[in-house]
Amino acid sequence: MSKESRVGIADVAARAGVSITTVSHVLSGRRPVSDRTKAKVLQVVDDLGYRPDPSARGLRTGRSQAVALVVSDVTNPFYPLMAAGLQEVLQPEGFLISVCVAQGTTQDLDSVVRHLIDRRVDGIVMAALSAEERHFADITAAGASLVRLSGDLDPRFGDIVRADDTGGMADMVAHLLDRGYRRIGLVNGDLNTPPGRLRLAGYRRAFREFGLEVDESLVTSGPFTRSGGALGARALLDLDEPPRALVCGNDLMAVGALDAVREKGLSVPGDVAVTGYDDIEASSLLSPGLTTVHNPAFEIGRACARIFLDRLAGEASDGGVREVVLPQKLIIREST
Amino acid sequence: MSKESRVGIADVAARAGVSITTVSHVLSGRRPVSDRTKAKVLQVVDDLGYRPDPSARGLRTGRSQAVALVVSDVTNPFYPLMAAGLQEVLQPEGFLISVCVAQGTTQDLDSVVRHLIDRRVDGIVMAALSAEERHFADITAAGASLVRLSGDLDPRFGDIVRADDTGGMADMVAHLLDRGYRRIGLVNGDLNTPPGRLRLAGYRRAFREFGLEVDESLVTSGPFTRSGGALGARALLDLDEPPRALVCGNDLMAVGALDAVREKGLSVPGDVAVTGYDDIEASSLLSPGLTTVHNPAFEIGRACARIFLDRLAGEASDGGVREVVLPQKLIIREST
DNA sequence: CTGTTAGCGCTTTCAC
DNA sequence: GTGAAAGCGCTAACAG
Repeated sequence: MSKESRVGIADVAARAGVSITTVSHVLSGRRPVSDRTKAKVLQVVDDLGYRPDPSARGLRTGRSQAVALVVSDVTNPFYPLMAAGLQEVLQPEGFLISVCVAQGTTQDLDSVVRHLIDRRVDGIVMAALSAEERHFADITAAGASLVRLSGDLDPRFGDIVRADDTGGMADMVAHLLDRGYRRIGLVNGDLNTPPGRLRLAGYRRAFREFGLEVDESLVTSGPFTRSGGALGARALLDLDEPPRALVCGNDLMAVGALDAVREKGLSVPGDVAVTGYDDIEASSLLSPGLTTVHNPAFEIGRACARIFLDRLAGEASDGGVREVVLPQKLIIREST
Repeated sequence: MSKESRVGIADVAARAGVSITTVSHVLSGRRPVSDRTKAKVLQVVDDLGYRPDPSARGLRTGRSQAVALVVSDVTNPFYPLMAAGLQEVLQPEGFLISVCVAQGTTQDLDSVVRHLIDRRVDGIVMAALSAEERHFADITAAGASLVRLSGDLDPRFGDIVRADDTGGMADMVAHLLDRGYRRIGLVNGDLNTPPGRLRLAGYRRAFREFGLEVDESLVTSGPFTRSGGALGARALLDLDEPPRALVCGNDLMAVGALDAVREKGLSVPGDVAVTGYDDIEASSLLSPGLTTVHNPAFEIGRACARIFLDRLAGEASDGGVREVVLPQKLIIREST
């Protein structure tokens, strides 16, 4: 049923009439090989269906040809998409992509990170909220490449790939300003988080670019949850002169805002426009469909992958770290 | 910054004053070791923080201590949850869990499966829709354990872990019958798929258990999509004597059914009750919240994990294959 | 441009 | 109950 045993590099060498070394170098390209020999070897590799054993290679090189994506929130559909982006780029290069879940506590994350380091993964995308500096330091100290999805650039803590939250939110608010809205409330999430801060900055930026002042009484913030959104929205709708549009920190908050609007007997977008952020699946399933900003999860995954490839190629590269910022896309549906 | 080199089995052996062999056996338990020696070794292992190198072990044993979950639809939140279940059980045992995406074509799946086999993963949970018998056969032939999430039991194709779709749907319909509904329409998905068939069977079973006849004119089926649901719902609502409840094949179809009900100017659940299936995130975010059936994704993951553990322990176990069927849970919200 | 050879860190006969 | 030693399949000095 299966092949007799398994074809190894020695089989290829024998059949191609060259040494094992040569086969190895044809495959790795780490030293020049005559075109004729190279062609012959590749031919045999193909005929025999030879694929190098990752364990053996790993044992020799100390690398595993594997990268991991560490997440804390399994239910966030952002991550699977990102994993798909990683895989699209990395799998053809022979990498295995693992998605590791570190729910809740920092201890979980400790053990996940340790496990990954023990396995000598070549790269880690750290997307777990509970990640701390010591995790970053451990990872880079172990020689693995690290990519984070937010935070400040620090040479000890690897590269960063993130979406342009500020730009995305600015686009959203500009979209409303374009449509003539002026009293635009911000139902923002937690300002202690990077997204909270960056999205607020985008809100301000849009007004500035339109030469308008921000009415600070229309700016609220709270937890990034449905009830957080309802709370913020209620506060704004109860004002003497309520806003005509509610820009929310994320889609969940927008759902809460919709709840609040409905409570007041108002209609969307007739009486008040509502916008979300993230473009979770539900945002297209609600009625009215939620105008929101799409986070380019897939593209972020690909960008992370490319960073890994660069890092692994240019061994011991420059000490510098990079930040890649990807644009976000406005998705206009019926809620505005 | 990092430890000097890395602690290997030889370091442990030296410090414990025993041979490498003994350390290995203490760790694997594959041959008796005196309690005294064992304690000493374990002590040193702990002191030194020794963790065996997976590559070296893999090279020797031909196993990788890794299992993979292969999916085709990245956006389905079911899979990440399942992955979390797998990981909860397998990570403490030292396994790495990889989630592999095989979007679309069968060729993608071919290459993913080949990659996984090349890497000698110990087990694969095949959740990709495009999977065919040849993939199953390749996997088992390569010596990896296979778990599928649906289909018929076949000794060549590994074990099956699945949710009890029939029971779940029967519970759902019984819930409506309990509430006095009698004209209950079924807006089912594709009958060429296992879920389509099983859920239809559940619908019938509930009526049978209540001693009632199924009105075949109230049974429709179509694609498992929002528009499929709208189509089926419209057809039923246009009947001379329309049903008072619409039981849908999945949550997406239920969203379509809600669209259709709204079009007709009817209210939910006042005029007509609507139910979904799967409990996707959106079902709690809609208004009214969707009554649905929750698929125990996490538990399914754990069940798969346990199967792997069994298979890997009892080497060359009985030729028999197992089917594990897990109960589903009715989630009652506002739509009924 | 090509080949010989010494291990990478572990498991597992085989021997005591 | 314990050890010595032979590799697993590959890469990378080191030599031509």
